Amino acid sequence: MSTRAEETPTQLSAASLQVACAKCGLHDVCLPVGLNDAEVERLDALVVKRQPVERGACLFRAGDRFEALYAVRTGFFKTRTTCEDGREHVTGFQMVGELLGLDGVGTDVHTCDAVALEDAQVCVIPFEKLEDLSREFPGLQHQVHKIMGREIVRDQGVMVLLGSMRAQARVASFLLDLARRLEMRGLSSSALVLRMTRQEIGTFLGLKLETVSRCFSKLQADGLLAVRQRRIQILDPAALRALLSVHPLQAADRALHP
Amino acid sequence: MSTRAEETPTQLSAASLQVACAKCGLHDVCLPVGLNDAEVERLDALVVKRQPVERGACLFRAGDRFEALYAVRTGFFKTRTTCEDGREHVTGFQMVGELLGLDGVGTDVHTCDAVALEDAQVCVIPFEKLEDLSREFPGLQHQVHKIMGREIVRDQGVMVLLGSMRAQARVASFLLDLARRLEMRGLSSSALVLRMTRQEIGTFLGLKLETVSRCFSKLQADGLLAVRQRRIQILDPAALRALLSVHPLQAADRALHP
DNA sequence: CGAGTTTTTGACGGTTTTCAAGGGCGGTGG
DNA sequence: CCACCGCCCTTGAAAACCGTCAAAAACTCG
Repeated sequence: MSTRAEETPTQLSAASLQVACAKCGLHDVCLPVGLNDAEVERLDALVVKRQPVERGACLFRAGDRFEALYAVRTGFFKTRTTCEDGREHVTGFQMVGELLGLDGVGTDVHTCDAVALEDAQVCVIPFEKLEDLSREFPGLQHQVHKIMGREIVRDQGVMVLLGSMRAQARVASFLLDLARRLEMRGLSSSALVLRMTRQEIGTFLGLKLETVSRCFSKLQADGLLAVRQRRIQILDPAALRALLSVHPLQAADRALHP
Repeated sequence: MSTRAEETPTQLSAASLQVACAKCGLHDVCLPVGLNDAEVERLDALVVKRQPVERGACLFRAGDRFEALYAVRTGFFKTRTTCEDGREHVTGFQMVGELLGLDGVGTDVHTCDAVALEDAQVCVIPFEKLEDLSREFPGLQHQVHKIMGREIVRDQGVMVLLGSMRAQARVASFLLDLARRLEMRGLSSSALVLRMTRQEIGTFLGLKLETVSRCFSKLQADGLLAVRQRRIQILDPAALRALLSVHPLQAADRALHP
């Protein structure tokens, strides 16, 4: 496992796969959102290559030179940073239509690994060419900025989660986020099939895998979820949402008289 | 407190303050890094306004329309998000030469408050004009991308801190980060004067203020710091750094035989 | 079908939070 | 100038939460 994607000659014809943002089903959730036809056409000229990534393989690794962004076309990824000492921390999960690689923009070097959690396919977007094109098209330029800006906001949301929520609220938040993203893609927002292990969820949420498992069990016992291994059904989304604002951590009162 | 900056008519002549990135002492740590003379000159034409912000006032607030980035010229800020229920979570501290406002790029609306922790002054950089100019100058465009990219990497570093470090390691990391940033500005990296309260450090690090205080006391008792209220002296930076890789959390072994 | 991984569950211990009280510092007003 | 007051910081003790260790069950893949 963890063989580099480029090293797996599974589909030598990868580069010849036809790409066309204009006709792609992800048109509404991917990079071209909000672009006009002329702009999408130019973007198509730029995104000439699709690349398959086997389950368990890395699309890129920390330390790799940054050259392109990748749009997930099929499959599911995690990004992780490996600390000097071998610990792994998952910084995010990316599904169909989401972008990978923004971590490399700042320093021209990737700072995390992108690992496929199932067989996947990505569209390769050479970043220099994207910069060139976005100087021509204000709409594309704005879209690039928006995508980076949304990533910043997303990261700050995770910071709040990690910094101020209890285990159960973190798990609830994680599931609701996943459900929301699936719904945006027209998929079921109540019947989830997790693509990642408890361990991976745990290092993403700043919890141990046992704690994640216990939270699932507790939420099931309370009737909010039906859990069968990686198949999770959200039975009571409203109650899950209510858990988010329960914060044994950080009391906000005491503004009234001492 | 918390009066909006624009509402404080302390210095009506604010807009008339001369701005010149070319001659600014922050030239080496601020937005113009790496730009050539012509580019800096054009940037000067864009950054026409400085704005004072009183201690305790908000430069912008969550919900405000996003229109500009702000470069801290003097003073010290925190950015915070206030959850629906009134809890506050600090997402970062910004010092001289650092940018504020990137949180608004994604949605055209600010998602956090920027509060001055001491009397401050910022350079206002209208974002639309910055976009216009960066279409002309690839160097500036690249710089804008790099700044956003670095923010993403920084946020992911905070995620790792919050998700996998113990209280003491978080505090050590916080101090070392502060020291590093001061050093980059030619200031002492060993004698720090904190501009924020223990409470604010706590909500940034995902800890209670008492825990932060206890960590300071412990680090002082161990001879790594000298703590006198907000005056903190780093006595043993190497030992502080060593604390970062101590992780009672997340055992990395077990790769060897079961 | 069997080996290995993943998940669940239990008991225990450690870290951090919670609750509470006291002290220091700076600002305001007498 | 000094006293008072509010805010910030420190410290202690008890409790809650989560991590650690361990074992067994369930699932997956070869």
